[in-house]
Amino acid sequence: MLERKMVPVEQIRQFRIFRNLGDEIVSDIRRSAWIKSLAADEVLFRQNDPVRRTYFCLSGQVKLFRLTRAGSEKIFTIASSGDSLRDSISLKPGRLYPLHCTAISTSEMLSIDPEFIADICHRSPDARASLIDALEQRIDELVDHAELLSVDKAGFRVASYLLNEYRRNGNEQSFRLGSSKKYVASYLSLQPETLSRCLRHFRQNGIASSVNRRIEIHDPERLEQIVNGVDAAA
Amino acid sequence: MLERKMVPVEQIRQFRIFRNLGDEIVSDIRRSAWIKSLAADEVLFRQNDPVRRTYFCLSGQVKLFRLTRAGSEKIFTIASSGDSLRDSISLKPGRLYPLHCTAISTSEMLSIDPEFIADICHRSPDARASLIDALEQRIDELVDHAELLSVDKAGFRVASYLLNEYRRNGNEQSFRLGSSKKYVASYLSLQPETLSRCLRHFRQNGIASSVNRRIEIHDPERLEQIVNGVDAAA
DNA sequence: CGACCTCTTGAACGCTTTCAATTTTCGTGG
DNA sequence: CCACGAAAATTGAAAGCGTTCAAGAGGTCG
Repeated sequence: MLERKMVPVEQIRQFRIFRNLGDEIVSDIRRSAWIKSLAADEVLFRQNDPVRRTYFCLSGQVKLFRLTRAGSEKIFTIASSGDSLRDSISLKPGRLYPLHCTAISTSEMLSIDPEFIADICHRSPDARASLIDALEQRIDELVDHAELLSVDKAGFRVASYLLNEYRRNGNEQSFRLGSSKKYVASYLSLQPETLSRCLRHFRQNGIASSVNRRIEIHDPERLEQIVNGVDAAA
Repeated sequence: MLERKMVPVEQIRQFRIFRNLGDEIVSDIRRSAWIKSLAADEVLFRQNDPVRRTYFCLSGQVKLFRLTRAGSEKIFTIASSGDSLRDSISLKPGRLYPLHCTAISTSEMLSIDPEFIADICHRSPDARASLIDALEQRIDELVDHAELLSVDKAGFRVASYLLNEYRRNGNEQSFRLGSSKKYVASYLSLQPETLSRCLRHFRQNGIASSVNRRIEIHDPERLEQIVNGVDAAA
């Protein structure tokens, strides 16, 4: 279950929090950290469980979600290789995981004792600035997410999402979705059927089209107009 | 505009981040901080402005919100006396305010240089633990908020909100809303009419009733069943 | 190549929004 | 202290839109 192989230094330093740490601290991490391998659908942690480990995604993909009263999943984040699970940080003991986490595909997670993260924070001013910065960014992300969900028109949500992904991919006309449409729909708190109909509508209006996970943005300006409410074609 | 009167020590120590600080640091704060007085509807800061000051509410009430494409407000937080505006923290320079902030009523805000907050963080392990804890709690709040908005049934959202307030007030049958129903509706991303109809429905079913801002919870268990999806009377 | 899951499409229903009008509440000034 | 006016809250009716249910097409992985 717990593989005790030493984690390569580059693997550790890829995460901002650890990037500028001295060799001594990195050695300490390598001695106390381990890699947690996950099969698809394997649970990493459960919502409301006490935070025992802090995780960083080395490979694969995991989903962070809550369960609805109907038993379905509401996706909050899809984390891939290189992403820190900021929701698994706890400096003071006692925090509970705010979300469930399960592997989507075979994955490897860097697993660190939260107390060790706290220790690093106390030893390195740079690490503590990075940590606080990461938390602030997470707050900004969640505010954006809540704003997205506060709009009742499905077309607006989808347009916002596509525009975001478009920009995140360097304004490339073509890009791939980070996950299946099912998960995208859940992230947007829409039914898969509704997402499908929105994409069809965008295709019919020459705004954007999709083939499987590949998205083509044909008219970014129109997309922006929809998001800003200028264009009613939502 | 900027009143340079010295801030009383108790006023500063009421906030967790400053509570266990040494007298020396508190003196430093008193010399560099000031009180910003706001009239009703006066703007404290705007979304996407660079973070220049970090604020703590000493008296009155402010709203943190975004504007929709329709020009209306989406409320994220109502902050009252004793609340820290955690969205105005910035350790590294360069963060932008994620939300607009405007006074609802005449208010006084403790105004501190964000660099000074950073300085405190580096000097006091306790303060830095409190700060990170505050940010983690803000993340948990926002996850809860996003979950609330992901439910499409208005009755569920209102029931969740009432149950939350009920518990926050120590399970007292009767309590007052922290703000007007207009703002509560906006927080729930519902139209005021929809909130009104939900409350009427709850009154007619003996679950809860409201007179102005005063709420009476008649059947907390029923409320919980609605939130958990057992009871369909939403 | 087949089983399973994802995605798509159609149609009907239910619920929130929207628009409009009335009542109530609350703050300000007389 | 009461009166007035503006904003908030409530109620009704109609319309728009996402959900739900059902079925079929397409893709993926063993």
